[in-house]
Amino acid sequence: MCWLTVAVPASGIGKPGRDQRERFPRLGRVTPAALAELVRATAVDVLSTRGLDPAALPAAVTIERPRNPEHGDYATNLALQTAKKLGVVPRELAGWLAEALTGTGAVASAEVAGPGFLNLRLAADAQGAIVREVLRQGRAYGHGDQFAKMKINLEFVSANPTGPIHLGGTRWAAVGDALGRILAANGGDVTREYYFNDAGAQIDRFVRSLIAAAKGEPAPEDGYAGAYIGEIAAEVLRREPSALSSPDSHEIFRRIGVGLMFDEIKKDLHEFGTDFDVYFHENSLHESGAVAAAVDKLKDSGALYFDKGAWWLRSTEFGDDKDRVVIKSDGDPAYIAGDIAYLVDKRSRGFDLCIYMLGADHHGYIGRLKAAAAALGDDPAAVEVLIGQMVNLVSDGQPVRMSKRAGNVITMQDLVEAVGVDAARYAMTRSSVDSSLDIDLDLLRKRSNDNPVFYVQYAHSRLASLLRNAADLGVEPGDALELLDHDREGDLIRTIGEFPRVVATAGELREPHRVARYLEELAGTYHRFYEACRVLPRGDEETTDLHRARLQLCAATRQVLANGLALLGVSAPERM
RNA sequence: GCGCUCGUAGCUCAACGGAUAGAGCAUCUGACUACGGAUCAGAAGGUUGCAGGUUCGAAUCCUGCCGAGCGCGCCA
Repeated sequence: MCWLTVAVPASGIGKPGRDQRERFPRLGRVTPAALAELVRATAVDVLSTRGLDPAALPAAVTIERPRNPEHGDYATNLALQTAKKLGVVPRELAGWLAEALTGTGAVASAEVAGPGFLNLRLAADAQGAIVREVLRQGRAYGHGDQFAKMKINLEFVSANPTGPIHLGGTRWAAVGDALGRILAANGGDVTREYYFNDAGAQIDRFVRSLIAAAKGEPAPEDGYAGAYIGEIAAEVLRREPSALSSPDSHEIFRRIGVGLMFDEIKKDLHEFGTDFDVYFHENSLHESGAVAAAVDKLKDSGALYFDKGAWWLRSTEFGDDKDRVVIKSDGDPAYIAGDIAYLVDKRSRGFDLCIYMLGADHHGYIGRLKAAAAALGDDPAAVEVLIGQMVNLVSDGQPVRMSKRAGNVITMQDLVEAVGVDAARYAMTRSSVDSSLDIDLDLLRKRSNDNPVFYVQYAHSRLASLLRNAADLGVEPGDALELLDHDREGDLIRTIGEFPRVVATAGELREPHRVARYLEELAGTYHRFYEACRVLPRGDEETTDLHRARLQLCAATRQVLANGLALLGVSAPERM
């Protein structure tokens, strides 16, 4: 099902009617957005003429691509949405609109259907404009400006530096990176950020685990036991042979060991195609005094109170379900203290919107972070927390329990080795983060064709091949797009026409999976077109304008597939 | 007990409140001496967990129940 919604600013409505032929000439741009504008302008005109209030119209006119081809090229439910407010019968209102729209601009026919849907059909020549638009804009096709001038901080992964990135972190690496690309494509000034929790007790556990491994002892009770611990411990000893005997033993292992772990994580992420603009170290907030400063500010404002030896944040006053300890009774800052200072830091760097992508096991943070923002006198709306559900490892249909301590964790590296970066990223980004995700490594390893990424990539490489063949034959793309009146051609044109709205919606709802699903649909639409419509002249057949027009459509399709895959950080291969 | 998320085809998952709930995989039947068969056409497969409610219209929104995952620390 395809759809799009276009909001038309009130100032842009103007006086419709008479001017429509000039504003939407027969060969004008009949992109879906333009069509929505036309419908809205026409509706305003119709209502005014009949003495009805145009204010009853929704701010956004929805134009859908009906699933059923009998329902036209496009359809709108405008009459259904508006009729009640106006006190008229939906079908009657739809009839007025149909009458006004028919023959206007590029609308070849408009008919009322069902309870009051308006089904529209466009002239083939008008739709060709979409193809030209794609080729004109090239790599920028699909980009929008809804986040223009907005500085967005996107924090994701932020896995503890006590071990390699596991499956859960891999999901955020893929989804977060794709979201970053999508927000940027919508005009956002995006900074990707990774927060290293390198302060506190867990680092101590990590370091003690390293030291135990270096001594050949078993991991501490509360430590980490993966093979990587032994490897890092060995590397520390190689760089600093006296590490174990030194009085600064713990500090040496911490400094070198944590550094090695950071490097490993960054390397894995880089190879996964996810690079961050900022790797932020929690430790720096403590060392710089930022934490102390933030706490003082909260004390001054009365947002903190002292009880039972600790300092508490009145977070319940800001919607949290309980107050939180910020400074523990032993004088050490609690974890949230770092978060508060970090938020202050982000905002001081000028970010209008701070997005946090967190796993479901951290969903309790939403209230805390928002409360922290409010307590700081900041706008909680500047803090947006996206919660993603967990990734489960499945084997033979049975869930496998992963435990970092036991060391049987499946890492990002394991997944990439099994299926490759493209398949791994795609598997992670094609489903909504609201659903938990099951990964069956054996299944992926055995039949990697299960992954629809190959379906999409195949469509792209098939197109690339076609374009190569065309070049060899000396066939040039041509502009006689009005010749593209085959059903499969129309389907393909309309599908590539939807791409900008898909990108906009994916950004608006922070849902990268919409791009992936769209690409699967586009690939399928292309394959069906290809099956039905011969593109290149065969044998010694003469090259016609139809061949050239189809080639142009193919070039546009390839562009859209490439643009979409780029938003997901998945390669668009020329050959497979 | 409270909170968040989910429950859709055999499996993995889609579906801004719209028309006959869709893909892929798996199963079955077909299609090139032609542009890449990693493709296409077709079949089969559903009480969208259950029960109410709102609406012209509900997988979607509301209420209750059932089931699953995850939270509910002066851990990080």
